[in-house]
Amino acid sequence: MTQAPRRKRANGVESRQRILDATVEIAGERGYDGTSIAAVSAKCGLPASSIYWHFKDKDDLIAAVIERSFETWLTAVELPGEGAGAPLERMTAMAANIAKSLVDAPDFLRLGLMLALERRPTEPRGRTVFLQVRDISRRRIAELLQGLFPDLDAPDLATLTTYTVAGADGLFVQREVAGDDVDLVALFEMHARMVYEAAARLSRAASPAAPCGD
Amino acid sequence: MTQAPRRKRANGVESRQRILDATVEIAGERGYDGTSIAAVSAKCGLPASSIYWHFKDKDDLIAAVIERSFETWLTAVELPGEGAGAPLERMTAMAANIAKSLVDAPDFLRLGLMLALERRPTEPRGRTVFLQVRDISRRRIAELLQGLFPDLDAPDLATLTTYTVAGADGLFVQREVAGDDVDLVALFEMHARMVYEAAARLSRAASPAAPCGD
Amino acid sequence: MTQAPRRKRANGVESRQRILDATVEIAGERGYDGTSIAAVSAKCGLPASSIYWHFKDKDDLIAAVIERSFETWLTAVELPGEGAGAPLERMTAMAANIAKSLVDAPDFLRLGLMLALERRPTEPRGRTVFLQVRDISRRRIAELLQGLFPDLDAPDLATLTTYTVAGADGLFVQREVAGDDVDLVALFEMHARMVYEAAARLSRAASPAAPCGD
Amino acid sequence: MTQAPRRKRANGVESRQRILDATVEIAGERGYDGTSIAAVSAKCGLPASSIYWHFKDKDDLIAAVIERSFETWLTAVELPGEGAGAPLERMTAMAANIAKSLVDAPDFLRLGLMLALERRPTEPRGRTVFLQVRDISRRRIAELLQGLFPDLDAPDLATLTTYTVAGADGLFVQREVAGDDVDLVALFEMHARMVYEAAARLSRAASPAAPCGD
DNA sequence: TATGAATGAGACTTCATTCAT
DNA sequence: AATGAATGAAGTCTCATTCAT
Repeated sequence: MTQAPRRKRANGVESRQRILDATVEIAGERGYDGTSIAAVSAKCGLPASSIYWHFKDKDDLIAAVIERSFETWLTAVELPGEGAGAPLERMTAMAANIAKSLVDAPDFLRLGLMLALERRPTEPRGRTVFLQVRDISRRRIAELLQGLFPDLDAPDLATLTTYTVAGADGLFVQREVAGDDVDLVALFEMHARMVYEAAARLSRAASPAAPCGD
Repeated sequence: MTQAPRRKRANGVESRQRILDATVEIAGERGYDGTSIAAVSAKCGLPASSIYWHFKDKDDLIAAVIERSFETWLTAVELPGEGAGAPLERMTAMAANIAKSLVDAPDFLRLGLMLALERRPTEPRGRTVFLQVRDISRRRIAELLQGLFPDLDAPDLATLTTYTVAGADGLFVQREVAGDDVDLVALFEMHARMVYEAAARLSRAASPAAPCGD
Repeated sequence: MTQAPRRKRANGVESRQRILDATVEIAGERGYDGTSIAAVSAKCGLPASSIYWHFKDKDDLIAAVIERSFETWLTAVELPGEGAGAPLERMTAMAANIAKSLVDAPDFLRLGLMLALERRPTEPRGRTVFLQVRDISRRRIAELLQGLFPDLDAPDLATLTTYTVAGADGLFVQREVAGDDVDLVALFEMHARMVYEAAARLSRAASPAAPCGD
Repeated sequence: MTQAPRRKRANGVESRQRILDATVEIAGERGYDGTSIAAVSAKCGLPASSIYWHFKDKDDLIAAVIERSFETWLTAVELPGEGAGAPLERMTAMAANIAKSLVDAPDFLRLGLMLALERRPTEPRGRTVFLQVRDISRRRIAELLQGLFPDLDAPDLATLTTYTVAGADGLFVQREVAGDDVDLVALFEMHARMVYEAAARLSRAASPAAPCGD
């Protein structure tokens, strides 16, 4: 603090961040194979060999990117208090929140989906990591649904969770393809409502009584 | 067996097919950058230089793959008579049909989605082609919905179509990730039902009357 | 004549010309290695394999180009009666004539010089041919000089001939490099005058007498 | 012998030189297209990929060769004091000097002329560089002539300079083609004399007086 | 007389990675 | 904590040429 550190003095943490920043951007745009160490090096300004000082290999780098992106994304999503309001309102609010975070930082999910779709003989660790963190999200959604609709039986809950996640993924793709024409927030809210109705219906079926209307 | 083909009898059409066959498989598993001409050459048995006789370059090859795959997929999907039955039944039947075709030949959509997600400076022609043929599908879905629910206004129709396509994409991804655990046919049918109900609801809102129940 | 030959009916002679035309142009611009059979094929519209029907191989093709170009160039140059007028006028007239032909069809000499400058282990036949036809020109110049200055002794004649040819080559290069700014005709005329004066001087030295001035 | 260098001690500067050395030799013999990176790699002992560490691409490599060769050549030519002696003697001395340097290191001019003669759609940077450095030489000749013949008017000076350079190029080509039979030094001296006489004549014409004789 | 298709060699270039400093 | 230099493998694509029709 007293000695105003000579900028550019070797700073491991900052270099690591710069590398990761460059990598999300490139990998988020071009996928695993499309991401070359040389391109990352060019974008972050550090020589390729420095990247290997921070990361074991390309696989490791991509995996680290997925990890860090997920954490960033998670904190962006979880800020708002989850507990308040009526069920439907809570669900649409959360959906809107997630939609916003995806619009702001689409690289994470874009890269993740690209990795997820690939089917190569030796699976990149980044893919594994993505599928793991994605499973965390999935579990959280399942818990939420179960909290709101305690009567749902296990298979229905699983199906509904799958459907929820699928809708999110699909709508995200839609926006990536069609661009800003697509109002992701509105679509996510609609998706939340549809899931809500389906859950209510299934719930009703499981525990009888309750007339029409919602 | 009778004809013992004098090895290497030039046959352009068949070679072209063999190249395309090899390419769908590889590109469907590894995406654009992951598809090396050498790998295609190894899989189809023709030397790399022969591939360049049939296709201008890699871009051209991938684009051709998308084109042919779409046509194949389309004929596989469209066979069943579209006209019969009650609206809901027709929709679920179609959904099931599409789901089946995707389970049988997932390469087309997998590759297409990978291409669609990429955002590289110079867009591969394959991506453009995929987005075009995808738009054809989209229009067909819109027409179907409009046929079944003539009261839907334009914005609702557009939103619903987007939602329908998104659900299909998302569920497909889900299955790609989770494997055979996911019953794609059942999920597509469920999706069809949910879209149906939403369409009915929106339709009812547009032209009043009609009580609860379906 | 009666039967207006269906254009495009297989015509060996014409095809050969088309191939040669395409080749002069390309080889004149890019040299031996820079001339690919594919490029020639593209420019003349015939498939590569057809080129091999007319010419044994690339070497043969280039050599044929040199041969034909030289003949064309020679007839263009030799038309005017060589015999008329005073010595100096005859020389400048010829020089101007040659300059004009080089401006009109520079491909021959450009390609020839490129070939001549190369020094590859296995010399292209085109180079040999060029050096041969070039020697014909050289001999003709020597004869001309000897005709005009019979007193020149053999070594002087050789040197003067070399100098004459060198000047022509060099001025041609100059024009190729600087473009139309260079008035090749004027420079060739000047070159002719300088050679003339030098020849006169050397001639005078060999056989004494003859006052100052020309 | 004492230091037995632990093979493969990274040394950028020396490697760069080795690559350039190999390239002049090959490119000077076979031109731009005839120079393959593989051949350079074989001649200099470094793998092809290492060449790309030092040079962006083939174009860059050839351009660097031209630059370095010109500098080398320039220092070889300029050593002798330019100022001494009578005009004609100074000119012939310089000419002889240049001739000697060209006999010793013909690669530079040979490659340069090959590049200069080519006319490809996208001009190699090496060609541009050659034409630039060549223009420096041209200017120097013009200055020399003007210094010796201050009465020459601008157009005459330009023409004479062009003629001087052209003669040098042409004689060089002559020697390249005919081999050691051609005494380049003698021819260059003769060229210098002829240019001198022409300059004197033109100079005399510009500022009258002075009888016949030389 | 011509050509569609094929082919191995080799072109240029980029890749991921390592190593000595 | 970092980097200049090197490297073998692999990338895309073009080469000259052949062959069956």
